Amino acid sequence: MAERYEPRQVERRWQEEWERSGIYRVDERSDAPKYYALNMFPYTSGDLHIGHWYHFGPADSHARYKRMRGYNVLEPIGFDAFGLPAEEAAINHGVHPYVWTMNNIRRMEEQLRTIGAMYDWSREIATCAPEYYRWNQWLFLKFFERGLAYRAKAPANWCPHCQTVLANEQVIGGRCERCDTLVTRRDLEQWFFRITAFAEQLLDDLDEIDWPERVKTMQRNWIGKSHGAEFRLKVAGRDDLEIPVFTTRLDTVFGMTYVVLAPEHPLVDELLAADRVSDVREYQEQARRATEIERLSTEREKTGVFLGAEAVNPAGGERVPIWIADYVLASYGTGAIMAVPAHDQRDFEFAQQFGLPIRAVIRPPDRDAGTRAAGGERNGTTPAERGGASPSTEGTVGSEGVPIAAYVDSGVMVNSGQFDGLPSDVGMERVADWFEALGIGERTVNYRLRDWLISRQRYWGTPIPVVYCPTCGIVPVPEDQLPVLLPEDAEFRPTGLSPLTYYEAFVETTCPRCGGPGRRETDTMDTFVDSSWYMLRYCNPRVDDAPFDRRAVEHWMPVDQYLGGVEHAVMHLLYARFFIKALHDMGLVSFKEPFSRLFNQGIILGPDGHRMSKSRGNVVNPDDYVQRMGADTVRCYLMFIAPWDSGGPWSPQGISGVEAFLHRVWGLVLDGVAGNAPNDHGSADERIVRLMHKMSKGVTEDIERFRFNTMLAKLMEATNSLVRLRGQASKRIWREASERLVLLLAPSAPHLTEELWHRLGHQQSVHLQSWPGYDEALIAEPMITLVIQVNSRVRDKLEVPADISEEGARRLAQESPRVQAHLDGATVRQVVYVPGRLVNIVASRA
RNA sequence: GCCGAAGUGGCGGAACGGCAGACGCGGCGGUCUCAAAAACCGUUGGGGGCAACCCCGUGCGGGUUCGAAUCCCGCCUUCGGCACCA
Repeated sequence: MAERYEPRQVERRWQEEWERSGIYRVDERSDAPKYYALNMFPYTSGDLHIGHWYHFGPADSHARYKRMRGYNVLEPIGFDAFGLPAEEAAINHGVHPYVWTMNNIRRMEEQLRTIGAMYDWSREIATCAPEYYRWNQWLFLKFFERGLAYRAKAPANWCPHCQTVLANEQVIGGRCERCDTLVTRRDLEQWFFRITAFAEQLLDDLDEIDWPERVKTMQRNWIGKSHGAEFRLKVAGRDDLEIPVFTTRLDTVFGMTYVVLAPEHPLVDELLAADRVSDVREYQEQARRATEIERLSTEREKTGVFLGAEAVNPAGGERVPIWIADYVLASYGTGAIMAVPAHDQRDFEFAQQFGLPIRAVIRPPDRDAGTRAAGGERNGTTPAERGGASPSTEGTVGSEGVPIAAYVDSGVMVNSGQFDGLPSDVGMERVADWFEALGIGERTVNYRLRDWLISRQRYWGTPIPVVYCPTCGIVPVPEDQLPVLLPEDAEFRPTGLSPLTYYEAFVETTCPRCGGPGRRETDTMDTFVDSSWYMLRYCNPRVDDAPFDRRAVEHWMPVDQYLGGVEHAVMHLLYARFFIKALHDMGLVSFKEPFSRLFNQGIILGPDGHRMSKSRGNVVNPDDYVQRMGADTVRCYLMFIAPWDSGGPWSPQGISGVEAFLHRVWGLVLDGVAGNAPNDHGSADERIVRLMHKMSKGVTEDIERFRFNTMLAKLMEATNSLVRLRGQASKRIWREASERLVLLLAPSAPHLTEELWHRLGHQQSVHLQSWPGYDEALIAEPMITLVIQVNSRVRDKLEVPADISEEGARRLAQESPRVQAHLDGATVRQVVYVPGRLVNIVASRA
């Protein structure tokens, strides 16, 4: 008997040995094809929790597999090191963010090493290092030069708790993504990145990348492209004014009965009638104060006020009142709409609320006329009938004959002058032609996507490299003066202004252009800027005259396999794509997409099936398990729980099965070698060879597709079979089988297999070996189980030669006594034969 | 409200339209032990039967098919995303 496997010593020893021999150091000069395996880098929270393990363990196994397949694999690691928690620690515990962050990094490095991953530590990065963030500043300047970074005053999402503005993407259902506080709005001068300039490309290029459909859909929805038209409304009695509006339903233009501007719309002041001033001002103030959640709630009754002016409908020449209402967003389209209450649910509700006229100009398509327009072209918002051809489109009318909903589907135009009788889709085009001919409007496209607000009123981030000069205005800091360093001894007070604001030595500077006194920008950048290009930095993190080494980047990029959680589906992944497109435009990179292939792991739940949280008390500490059972056991168990992309609950008992499995492999490989070989081992050898090739095939297919759970099941199954065949095989075959098992398990249990590999007598690391192939011909079983059914119910199973003929199979089936018993006088109507699988005899009485 | 994914033993989960429940946990019985743990062997969807065997069973209701967990239609539930984007 070999001694029991002691993971604690073995794992530590091999981790040190791998470090010493540098087998994971990556060299671009290799002849092997490159493979960039990237994991979303961790935030420096200070503790590597089980969720991190769930991400990094299986991800590393996949990278290791690729390496054994002959790829030159780059699997880097680093830290997303700027962000609010560091500052909170400063405010609450008086620890400087830098100290807090660096301590956390040190601790996490230690914990990460216990995973036993093949990270190339020589490429480690931390985004809070000046050597890193100076390049955020450099990139900002490049963006600024090209008009991709700009400063503007806009109503911004403000989190009262975090005391900072947030990007649109960071507001989830009207609440702060980080702390769940209700977000309010503030008008502030802020810096933006012009991501909208790439909306079309960001949308189109999704077709080029191998990402989960789910994520692509989320991005498509986020970008929210819609086709329509913009046209200008004349204001009655004001030849100097025009109101541009955007619509996707030009076919309903004859149904416009009023116009609505967003409360913040710049034309409000111009249009405001003297006797309406107080009402309108009050409403604007109220709208400004409303939280996002209040404003966005569709449940809420519509509010608004009349401006005291009228617009002219270019379609009918009719005068319609102009209102302001907060259901119209200043930031979408033109911030103003033509309201068609008969055919838009929101306008309908508003019209009901304020007694405005409702005029139907679209009739549901006539089912008999054969002009079935496609129903539900836009995302219908009506609670009434979906589908224009349904019999009860009159469902838009309540029992008393009072309309209860707008008819929002397409149909046939009515009450629309020369356009009467046209189906919606044709009508839209005709009206667009007409407006274009009149010169009052044109076809346009609008996006839901907003520009990326990157200013943050915080300390622990990258200073925005700009100086405000009383004479020169906004002056970018010249490249050769970068980095603009964060002062080390700032004060941390939660005031809503960046701590940098109070730091005179930082703020007061000279204008780089005129040399006069200037003031530095005190806002810092959103930390998503850091993670938008870190994959480029990894390619050569020591380069000090550019953000990235172009030659190294052209070698490694794009990332072949990106792994991480689905929570970054829109934010990080969209921003990173935007960065690459911007860099591509500048000629700095040759590719257009950063991540060729994406896969999202699921989340690991507590033993109670709920999300782990301190308040629930269901948090699993990986370090405890690593201490007791070893990293390999933890890694394998995490892979075994469930399909990787679905995640699932951690089971304290469940892990023992995996632990036992690894110990079984240990005993099998070490004791089995010495097993005696009796004279007649031919049939055992044959079975083992078949078993091994079958296992290789299954394991290869599974690991390729991240099906780690079934991969391990197959390894367990094969191990169990080998245990049963122990001592029956020839020495040569047994050794081959042992080695193959070790190799196939190597990516999943890197320490155990390394130890076994060496004990089997090898000098070189198991992780430098090739992935074992398999021979399809050797997998074929000589005998198969033929299932015999009568009327689709299994009645017998026969062991037959695999190459049995159809006639042979049919005959055997019919001859089976069990089958005979079930046929018993019935007439055979049909016999279905599935080669190598089953015979189904269909029979009936009379 | 809209879009998407998923519902399978006591539990986690397997199953190219062809033996439902692989693999593992847990349970039960046994070997070893003074005993326990560990390890090992057997068994384990439900019901009926002494047995050979038989019946039922993949959220619910229909359909297609010789055959459906798998495909189609309609519900229900859960989870994710979006939610006044004109």
